[in-house]
Amino acid sequence: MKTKIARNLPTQIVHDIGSKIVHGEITPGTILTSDILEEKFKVSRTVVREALKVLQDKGLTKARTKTGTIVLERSQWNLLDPDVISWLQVSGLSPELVRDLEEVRASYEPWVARIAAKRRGTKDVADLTNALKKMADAFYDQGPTSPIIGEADIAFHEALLAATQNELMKRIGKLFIPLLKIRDDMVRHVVEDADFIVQHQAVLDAVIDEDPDGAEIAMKALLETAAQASQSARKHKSR
Amino acid sequence: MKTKIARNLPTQIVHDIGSKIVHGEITPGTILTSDILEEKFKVSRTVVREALKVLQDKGLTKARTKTGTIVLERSQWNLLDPDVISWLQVSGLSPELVRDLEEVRASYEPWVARIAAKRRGTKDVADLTNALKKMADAFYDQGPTSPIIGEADIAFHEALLAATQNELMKRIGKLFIPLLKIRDDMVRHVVEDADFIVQHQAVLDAVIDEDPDGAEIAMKALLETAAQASQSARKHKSR
DNA sequence: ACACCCTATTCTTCATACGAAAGTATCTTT
DNA sequence: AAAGATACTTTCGTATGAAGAATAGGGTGT
Repeated sequence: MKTKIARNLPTQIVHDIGSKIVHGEITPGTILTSDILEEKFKVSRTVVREALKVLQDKGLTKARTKTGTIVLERSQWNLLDPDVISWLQVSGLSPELVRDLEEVRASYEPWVARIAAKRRGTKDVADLTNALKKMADAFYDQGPTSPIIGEADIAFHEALLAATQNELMKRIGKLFIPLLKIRDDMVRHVVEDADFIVQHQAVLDAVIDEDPDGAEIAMKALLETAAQASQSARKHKSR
Repeated sequence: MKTKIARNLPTQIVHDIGSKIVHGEITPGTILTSDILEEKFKVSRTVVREALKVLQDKGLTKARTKTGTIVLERSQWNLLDPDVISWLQVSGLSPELVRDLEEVRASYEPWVARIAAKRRGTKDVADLTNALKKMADAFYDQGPTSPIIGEADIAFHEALLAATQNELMKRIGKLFIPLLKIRDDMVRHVVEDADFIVQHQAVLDAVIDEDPDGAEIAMKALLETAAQASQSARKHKSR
């Protein structure tokens, strides 16, 4: 697979600078002048300007005359922006943001499961089943530390979102993916039994049965287990 | 109040074109060439390009050589973008989007109330109280059709969001504002008693008491009443 | 010490030019 | 005449030089 030749310099630069800001490589307060960026990326003002314009729209930077464009505080960032979200990694997730995400997710995900159960099509069931199978196979073949489990977990949740047939719900649901990644990272070394798999199965069963109440309850249980695991992982780590 | 002299042509143009697209004045499939826009807005190519770049980032348009930049389908729009959301008005809300919004909101808002009750500060209580007072005054002085009620309703919900101290929750919550506007518009002619006020008061009381369960329940009740009212308003209208 | 003005710097906008990509029309071949 | 190759044309993409606007920071005068 070719890396898709970038026919769009500004987009490239947006990603380069944007991800560095979100990852913390470029800290808030840093000044980025057009001249320096032109030099650094070997492109024209036009390109740099367009890139900066987009970054401003995402709330990452702000241009001011005589000073340059300054990298803004995290609180100014547009957390709902798909790019910003995709750039968020373990390193980019502050404790506050993790708390915020978990807080929203605790109520959101069960509701997703409910709607999914109410409206899922046959393709959705197939996608969910595949994701879970992948997860289970990895777990039993390679053990609980397999990175495949995390991938499959994300695939499962995305399939669940798709099953809701609700465009808005899908987009909001995608906001939690970085959280899934970090959680997976922390939890992996704590989970020792197959609860994880069993509870996903329970959600899937309820969705297959078109049982909204069941799906909601199963998802709540799943989240609770995950929360406990990540909590104990945190203790483990901070000790 | 000065209208804040627009020192940013691209931003102006983004708003002009963007809102027209979202409102349906410019329909998907329409071709916008740079030349025509330069002509129309009397600005240089640079400015037009920067504006188009931002619009593309919001998923509203897509540039293609030899054709021009084409306005995309509604399904491509980034519904989480603050600008796109703010441009959504009654006219811009398709039935599907209303359904999607209502579906998410039904689970979201009670949770917001819960977190708000758990974490509200004194300023939040003051803001909420003010909003409710404004709402009640308008209701009793000017009757249930006063437009002030809608404004105060939005202020109330924003204050509730602020009380959660959760940046992400605030941003997601703002997505529902267009929904509040349209609902207010429909409901206003149906509500005849003070349920609306009383139920808001119930939410406020629970928040003041720092009673998460109570706040969640009160909000659920409020949403239910509103849903019924808007349903009967819809019947009323379609008849 | 304070207020005021000046200047240098950086963003903002304009005008122009050339290159790249992709439809469209024309031409060649069979 | 039909199919395919070629040349043309249009529009986006990028580069560059120049002028305008805003302002931080220094210089000047009282």
